[in-house]
Amino acid sequence: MRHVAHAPVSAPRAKPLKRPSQARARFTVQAIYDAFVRIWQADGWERLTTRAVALETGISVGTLYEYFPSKQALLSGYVRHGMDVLLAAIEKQVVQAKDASWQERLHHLLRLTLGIDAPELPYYDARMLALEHQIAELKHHRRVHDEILAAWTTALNACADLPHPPSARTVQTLFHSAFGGRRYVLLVHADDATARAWAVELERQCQLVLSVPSRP
Amino acid sequence: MRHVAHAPVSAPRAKPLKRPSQARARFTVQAIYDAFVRIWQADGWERLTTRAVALETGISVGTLYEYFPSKQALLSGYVRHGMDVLLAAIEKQVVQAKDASWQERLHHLLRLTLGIDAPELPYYDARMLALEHQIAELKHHRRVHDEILAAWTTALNACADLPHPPSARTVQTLFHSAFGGRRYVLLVHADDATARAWAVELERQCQLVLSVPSRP
Amino acid sequence: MRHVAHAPVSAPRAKPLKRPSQARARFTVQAIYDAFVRIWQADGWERLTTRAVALETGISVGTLYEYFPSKQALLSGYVRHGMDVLLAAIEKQVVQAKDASWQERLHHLLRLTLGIDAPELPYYDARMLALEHQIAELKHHRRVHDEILAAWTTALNACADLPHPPSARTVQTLFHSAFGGRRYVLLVHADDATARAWAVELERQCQLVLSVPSRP
Amino acid sequence: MRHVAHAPVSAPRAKPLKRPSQARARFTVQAIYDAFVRIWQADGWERLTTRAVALETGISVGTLYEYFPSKQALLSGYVRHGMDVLLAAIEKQVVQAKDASWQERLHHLLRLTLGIDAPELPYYDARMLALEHQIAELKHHRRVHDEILAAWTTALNACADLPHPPSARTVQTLFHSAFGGRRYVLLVHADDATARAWAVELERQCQLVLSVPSRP
DNA sequence: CATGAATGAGTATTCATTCAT
DNA sequence: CATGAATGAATACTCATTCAT
Repeated sequence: MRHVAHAPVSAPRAKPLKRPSQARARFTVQAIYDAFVRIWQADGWERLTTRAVALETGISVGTLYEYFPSKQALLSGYVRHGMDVLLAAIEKQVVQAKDASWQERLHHLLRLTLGIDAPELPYYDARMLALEHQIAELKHHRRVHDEILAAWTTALNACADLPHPPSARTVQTLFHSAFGGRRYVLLVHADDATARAWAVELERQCQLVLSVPSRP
Repeated sequence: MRHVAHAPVSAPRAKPLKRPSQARARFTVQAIYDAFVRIWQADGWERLTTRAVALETGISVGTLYEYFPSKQALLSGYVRHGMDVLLAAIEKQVVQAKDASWQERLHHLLRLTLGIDAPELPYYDARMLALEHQIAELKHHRRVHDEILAAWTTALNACADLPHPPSARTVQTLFHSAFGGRRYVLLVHADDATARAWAVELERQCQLVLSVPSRP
Repeated sequence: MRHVAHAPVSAPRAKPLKRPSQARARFTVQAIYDAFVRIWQADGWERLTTRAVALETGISVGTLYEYFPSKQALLSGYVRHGMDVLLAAIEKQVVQAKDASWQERLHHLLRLTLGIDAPELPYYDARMLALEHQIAELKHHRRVHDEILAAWTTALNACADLPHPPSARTVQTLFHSAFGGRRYVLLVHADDATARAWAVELERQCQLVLSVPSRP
Repeated sequence: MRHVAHAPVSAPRAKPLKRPSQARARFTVQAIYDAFVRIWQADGWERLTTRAVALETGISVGTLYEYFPSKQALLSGYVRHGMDVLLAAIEKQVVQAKDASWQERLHHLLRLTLGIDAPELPYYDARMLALEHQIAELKHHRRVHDEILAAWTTALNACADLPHPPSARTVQTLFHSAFGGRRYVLLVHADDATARAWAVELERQCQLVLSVPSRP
């Protein structure tokens, strides 16, 4: 570990992040996220400094701070962004899927949540894990968790052919196993093969759990 | 500006270290771990600097570096330590348990792995998650993972009354769900109640999976 | 513990830096070199820390690192600077000297190279010796050496009235004697008198060597 | 440049270095010097710490400090040692040389002083240069200088066949050119070839200077 | 007497953040 | 409004030196 720079402890500035109301602003935010990812993939977490992101985006630090009032905000914003992409994908590919059996819906739900073979989730890889742990605010994690759990619940409720509607706790636990397990798998294994084999087995176990009644 | 040794000015030196070399080293390392945890719990990750740990331990930075050649080594050492405690507990309470049904063994395996209601695992809490992400060396994660997985396998193999011996993949996936899920639960929920409810449901699902044959 | 920028607490800021980017940079670098020398002369090598230089310059460490990415770069930069001054002086006072006899040119060449009675070489004194030994990169030494040697060769080649044109090796050896000898003299003797007497004798010897043919 | 450790500024301890009156002590000092050189050659200047020297010698730091009250004393002692070897070699091979012409004596004087092709001077290489600059005390340099200069004077005075006895200043200047030039050559060029070619030319120039009368 | 554990001041370097231009 | 130069607190790590055993 090199010299880890000063991480400011007390809140730096309260100014709310600029609403991307105009098209240009939205465009810039997207460009920032893209630069963010590029640096991340290329140089790893350590080089992901505000200055580097601004430079890579082609704007100045000052401008970056116009959009994100702090580095934390940038991190949160990026995670939010990744989550929004995930939520949209679940809504479209699982909830909206007509004539899909519950097994098929489950399959896609897992595929998306685990980010395996899901090229429509470009930012959603192993590194997200480390990123989230840099976010200090607990509320952020809660919010993200609640939203994805809600998406899972909606998705599984959309399965009319499910023999036994799962309890909220059952869904939550399956989700934790999938989401948390994925994080752990990605931390430990860099290779895709293991991750895929794990996903297959996880799907089997989920099917099994969903095919019996939940505990009352 | 002369080097005045052995004359700490501000350090409280609450625990004078034992002299003899072998026992002393162990004692000091333990003291460092304790200080480590204390700062961690009290001030969070950001304040966990080498200087702070040394000060809290009651030794100087130089001495800390005698035991841990780098901050990374301190982190790895701490994780290792926590894992060793966990492994020992599994061996003793699960593997060595005479006349235990497989359900009972599973129960204790989960209880220990999840660190829920297991006061014998003092260092093993939610924060371990963030800590591990600070460890750069991938090998470290692999090693830890492999050892705990091996312990799980051993523990489940010790269940003579299990109707269908689980495949390696099944065990691994259950383990990932438990270990990773727990991490995620702890990240998201600070309260014990939710964690316990989740643990109960997880145990039910594990029982279910283990009571049917693994996929060939 | 918030980052309060632009609010130096203790730094005197005696010389507010000019704004416009190009001129300012040059100005600041010069200010850094001046501070560098001041500390060097006053406190010696040991106190020549990056922080001290920045403080003395009236800028912050961070700013110093904007101009010099490492301490090594600062050292090299300073040596380079001193050498540039020397090279310019040789070019102007020796090479460009119209109607000068070779003895006169040699005299000024030595005077400048030895830095004796040459107030136009403000940074060029005994301490340069110690400084150069702190520079790790060998290439740096080679480059500096080659440039000054080239200046010597040019200067001596400009002597149309030299009875026997000296061989490259002869010039090189004379240069080494002068440059290296001066360094050694300065290391050993702090007083100017000895240094001057040595310079006079060295000049006599150089004249002698140049007045006979070089070995083929 | 890495973290350069704290170099104590004020004198650490005045205790004079233990006189190697007993055979064992002398032996230990020699062992320390040997270890010193070994580390120096193998790891370079940066790893030449008191701890490393003690370890390599096979003694403890405490014991090292019994023989050398400070690191400075160790450095000075080592340089002294190298110089003593040089002085002894000059005395034996130049001053005591019967029936040697002044050219032969000069040749060996330079050979030894420059440490070129002189395997009897094991410690006397390019690195000595950097070492000497670490010695803060000016008196040390003066003493060393005066002793070697005296040896040169004695050696040249022993040349009965010298056509013109050189003045003290001439000898001193030749010595400075040789000694200082060697230092500079070794700093700039790592290869032996250049150093040898330089030595040949230097010898020619010295012969030339010695073959004419010194300035009155 | 020899040991080597302990000391802690001191160093180079980073980077989130600000605000004058 | 965008810029990017300037800030400076904070951090990991070293190593000469001491002295209790």
